[in-house]
Amino acid sequence: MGHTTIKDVAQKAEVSIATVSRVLNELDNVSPATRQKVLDACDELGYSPNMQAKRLKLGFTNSIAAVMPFLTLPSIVERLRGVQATLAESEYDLFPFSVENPEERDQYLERLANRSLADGVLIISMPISSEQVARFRRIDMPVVLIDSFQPGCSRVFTDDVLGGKMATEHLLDLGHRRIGFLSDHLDLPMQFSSTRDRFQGYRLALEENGIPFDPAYQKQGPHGREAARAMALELLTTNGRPTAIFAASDTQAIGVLDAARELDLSVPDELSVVGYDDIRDAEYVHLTTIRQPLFDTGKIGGKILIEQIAQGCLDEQEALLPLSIITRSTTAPSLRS
Amino acid sequence: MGHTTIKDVAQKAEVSIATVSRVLNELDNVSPATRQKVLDACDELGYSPNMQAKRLKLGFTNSIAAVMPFLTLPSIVERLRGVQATLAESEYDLFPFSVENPEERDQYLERLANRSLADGVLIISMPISSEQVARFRRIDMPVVLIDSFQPGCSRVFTDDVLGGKMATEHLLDLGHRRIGFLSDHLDLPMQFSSTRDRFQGYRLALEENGIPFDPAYQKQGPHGREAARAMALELLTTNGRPTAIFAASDTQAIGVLDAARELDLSVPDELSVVGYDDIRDAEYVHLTTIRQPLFDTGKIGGKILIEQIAQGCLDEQEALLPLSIITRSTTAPSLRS
DNA sequence: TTGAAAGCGCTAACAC
DNA sequence: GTGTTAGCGCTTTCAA
Repeated sequence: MGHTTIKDVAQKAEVSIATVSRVLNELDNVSPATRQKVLDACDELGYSPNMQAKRLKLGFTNSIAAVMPFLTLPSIVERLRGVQATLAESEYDLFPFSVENPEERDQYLERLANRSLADGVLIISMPISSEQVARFRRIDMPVVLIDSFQPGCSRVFTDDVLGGKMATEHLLDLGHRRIGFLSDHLDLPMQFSSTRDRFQGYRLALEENGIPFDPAYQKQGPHGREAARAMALELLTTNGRPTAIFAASDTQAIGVLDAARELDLSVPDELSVVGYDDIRDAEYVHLTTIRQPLFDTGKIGGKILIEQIAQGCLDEQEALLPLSIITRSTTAPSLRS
Repeated sequence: MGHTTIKDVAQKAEVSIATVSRVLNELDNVSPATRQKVLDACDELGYSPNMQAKRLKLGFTNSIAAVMPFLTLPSIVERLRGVQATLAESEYDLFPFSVENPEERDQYLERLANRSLADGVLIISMPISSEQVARFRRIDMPVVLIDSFQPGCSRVFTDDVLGGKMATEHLLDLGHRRIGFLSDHLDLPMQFSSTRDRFQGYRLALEENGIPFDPAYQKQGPHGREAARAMALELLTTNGRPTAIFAASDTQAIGVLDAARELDLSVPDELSVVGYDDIRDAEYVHLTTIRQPLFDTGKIGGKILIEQIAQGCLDEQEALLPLSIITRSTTAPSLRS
């Protein structure tokens, strides 16, 4: 029997398929009576148009793809929400592709370089090679990078080095001198370069204040609250333990708070903690943190992409979004005499 | 300039489009020499086939859609991984749709009831109405439910009432009599009926052991670790506080552990805690919990769906998956004298 | 205001 | 082993 087609509707409504198409696409050169007949027929038959045919004819898909790592990370989810906020106001559908390893990423990116699958693609918090970019350019497919970088691509980003500096300087200003840095792995294949950048900001701030970097105060490990807790436990049970810890993400900072509680270290009196991102839970636990406009990166990234699709012009756009420090109650002046 | 088409490739390779199609679809009635010519031409032109056209012609999409709530929940992610594991071995693409409210859900379900968008659909941990099922049936589109129920649909599920009973009985066996129950809201529109079922299992176990249900020992609230922590704090600071708490999810159980630590209540000596799901973090924090085969539900659900698509037959299948209790170190005998 | 018909890029008979 | 061609369901000129 196959699916109901525009032909069936036309037959039932006793009009031509062209007329049905007009009604469905809300063109106004159709008489009210005819329109009603068509609408009724659609209803009765439970008709819904074949999108493949429509897209084949039209030459575009009205959809955009978003490739990102680990859809479970709160920061990624928040960016995606921003994208959706933009797309909700447009006619575009969003197809998210969550990848868990570099092979998967490369595979998706290769397949997505196909005009019949999406009108444009968003890359979120993921490195992408120049060859991969080239493949998209070759078929005139717009790509915008969110929290990532590759020459020749539009992008929306924040200055992670600056963010790392801001966090560290906040602690320095409070008189802290033994400041720990805790993060996920600094050199993994799917690595967000942002973690490295934040670390660099941390080191820059120390340097500018004449404090030598002490590797004993730095820990890296798997991402996640529990892993961070374990690392913080180590960091805090050594001699000359840090009086403050800057964690490269809020999730990890919350793990640090767990560890402090476990060690009966009062925060912020005996330990100051600053996070990064300002995810929802940060407010909940009163975490001092660097706020980056996660939602807005998605929103603006989506907007730029849609513009580029509409205009068919691929000139590079860059949007640098501002950072701010949110001072809550996990940081206080150092108590050293 | 438009996209490169099969025609361009044919021209370049000096063969007919049929031959190109044969090469691309790996049919073997093509001479090696011709095949190579075609492959070269594809390469040079950077050709990739128009999927819309292919699908229009073929009449199916080779893709399946999965609709689920909040892609951030660890349990949902784990189920989805199972689905992906099945699909990875097939030719099907997976398109996840994460919905955040009932309106979004209804909207997606309505749009997805269209054979040109997917060959089948998976509904994960989400209630679906009989009208919605009817719409899919009407167009012969297979639907399989994972952790959900609606007459006339295939599904893979576990017995949540039993799970709730198992958890509670474990605590009863340890001698606990004041047992708290903590969960997300029991009657929300997007409600997983599973939470209600677990609650029912809890009540059944109490009843069968002659213990009256005391509403003071039950708390419900928003989902999430922090919210659970807050609820547990309330539960544990009243007179005659429970000696054990059964949390309807591991995430919430971990929130209970947070609260216990905060109150300096030793677990399991002064408080026993049991969770539900056995997500990864459960092992990390040594949580006693009801393990449900999250990954397998996805895997099997995907398999059933693919079968139904292949056979074109929609006879209802049901797969009831087993539960087990994983005893770790958050539960111990009650200390009451 | 409506209908006839061309054609989007592809696959699969069917011919040779 | 290879080419010709009909047609998937739709939109959109062009004519009426």
